[in-house]
Amino acid sequence: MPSEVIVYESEIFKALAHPTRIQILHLLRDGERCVCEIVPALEMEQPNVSRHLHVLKKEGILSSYKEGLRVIYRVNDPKIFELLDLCKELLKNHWEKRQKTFV
Amino acid sequence: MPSEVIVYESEIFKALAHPTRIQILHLLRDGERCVCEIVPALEMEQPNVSRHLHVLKKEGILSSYKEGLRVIYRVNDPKIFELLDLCKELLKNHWEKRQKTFV
DNA sequence: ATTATGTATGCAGGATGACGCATATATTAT
DNA sequence: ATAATATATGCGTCATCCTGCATACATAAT
Repeated sequence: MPSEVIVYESEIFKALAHPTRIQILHLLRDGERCVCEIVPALEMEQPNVSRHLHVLKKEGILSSYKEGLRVIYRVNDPKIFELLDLCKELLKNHWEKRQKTFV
Repeated sequence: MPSEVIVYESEIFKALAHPTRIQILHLLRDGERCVCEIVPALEMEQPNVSRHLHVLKKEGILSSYKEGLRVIYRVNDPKIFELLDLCKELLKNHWEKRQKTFV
């Protein structure tokens, strides 16, 4: 029986466990964006994007507000970018080690 | 079409997206452990634990070696713990903000 | 060779996730 | 009220994940 915190952690990671959702976070890195900007940037169908946004919002990673017809999404805590960056560093280390091993 | 790095990142997150696997990482935090130590600590069936270990190993997060009958697993890069810690901080921030909002 | 021990894997079930398509909802403009 | 626009949701389908059970595999002991 894992502690509750561990379950919540796993849910955060689950929310990040899709390329499209990571792309969305990168798009929101320099500020909030409305769905109508996110959809064309991802070259993906609008309902699909809407669901991915919902997943991130449900986990408290994003929040949104309406402005006329548009819905604008933004990142709640910039620390999420540290998480993404750290993950990339991890991959870099791993990749460099592999290179050393196989070359 | 997400970049390859983003796909790899999402795969790391997917590997972390299960409470049991996070528990395993915590167990390995102060050093390597054999499966026969991990199984009772998790109170979970051995084949199931074995598969979760496999997921983490496949993503390059763990590696293993044999010692007689036993298989010993260890974390490849301690940076993975920074990732877990950062995630917990994120949760903490989020939770504190909720408290402020709802109280 | 046989037996015992530790670990991994095959298979089947149910659960969950992602996507495409159509459509509902909300807001604005006419 | 009607039409147009932006976003969200319902539904069906296919794929993937998680688990339990049985069993295979590897190593060591007798």
